[in-house]
Amino acid sequence: MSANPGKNPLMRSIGFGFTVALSVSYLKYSQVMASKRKSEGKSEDDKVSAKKPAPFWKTGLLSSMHDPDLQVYKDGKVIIIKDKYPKAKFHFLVMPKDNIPNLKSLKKENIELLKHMHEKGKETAEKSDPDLQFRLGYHAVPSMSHLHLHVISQDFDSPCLKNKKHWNSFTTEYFVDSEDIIKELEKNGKVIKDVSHSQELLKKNLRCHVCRKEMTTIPALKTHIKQHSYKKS
DNA sequence: GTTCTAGAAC
DNA sequence: GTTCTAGAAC
Repeated sequence: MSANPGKNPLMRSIGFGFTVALSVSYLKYSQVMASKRKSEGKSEDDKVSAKKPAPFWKTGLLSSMHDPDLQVYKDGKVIIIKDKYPKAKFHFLVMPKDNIPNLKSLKKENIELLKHMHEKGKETAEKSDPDLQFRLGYHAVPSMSHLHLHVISQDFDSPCLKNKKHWNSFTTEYFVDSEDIIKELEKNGKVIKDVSHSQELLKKNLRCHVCRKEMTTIPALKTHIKQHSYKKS
C-alpha cells in the first residue's frame, strides 16, 4: 500500500485529519499566547479580562468559619473564630455570616453590622483576658477573601509571627482601626481607603509598636517586645 | 494566607 | 558555619 496521501483516498483523509488536528492545536496555542500577552500588558482592563481564577487558599476563611474547633462565638449575624495562625496570645476573626467580600463592598446599610462585629469582638477580647490590651481592625489589603475583623492582643507573642510582612500588617497604617472604618462609612456612605502605598508599608523597617525603637531582625524584635507590658492602664 | 529553600548577611 | 530573609509556588 502506498503511503503517498496524494494517490490513496484513505491516506489523503488521514493526512487531512492530521492537518486539522495541527491547526486546532495551533489555534489553541495562539489563544493562550494572546491571553498571556494581554496579562503582561499594562492596561487594567486587559488584566481583568485575562484574570486567572483566584488561588484556592484565598477562600480558606469560608471553611475555617464553619470549623467547630475554631469557632468561639456565633449569633444570627456573625461568627467569631480563632485565627488558625495567631500572631499574638489572642487573635480572633469576626466575620459576617453574609458574604461581604471586602471593605470596598461596604454600604451605609452595613453600619449596624460593623458596629455589631466590633461589639462582639470586644466582648470576646474581654472574656479572653480583661486586663490585656487589644486592637480591633482591618487589613488595608487582606490576602483572604470574606470580610474579617481582626481582634488581636498587643503582646504579639506567637510562634506564627515570623516575618516583616506579619509585623507591619499589624503595626503600621496597614492595620486600620475598626472605629475609623465605621466613621468613614457613616460620613461617606462608603470606604475609600487609599491603598496605593500598602505594599511599601509592609516593607518598612521593623519598629517596636510601643517605644518605636528600630530593630534589625525579627528575632531581635521579638526579644525586645517582651520587655513591655501589654496590660490595660 | 503558608511552606519551602537559596543565598545573603552575619 | 549558622541565622535570617525574601521570593516562587505551573
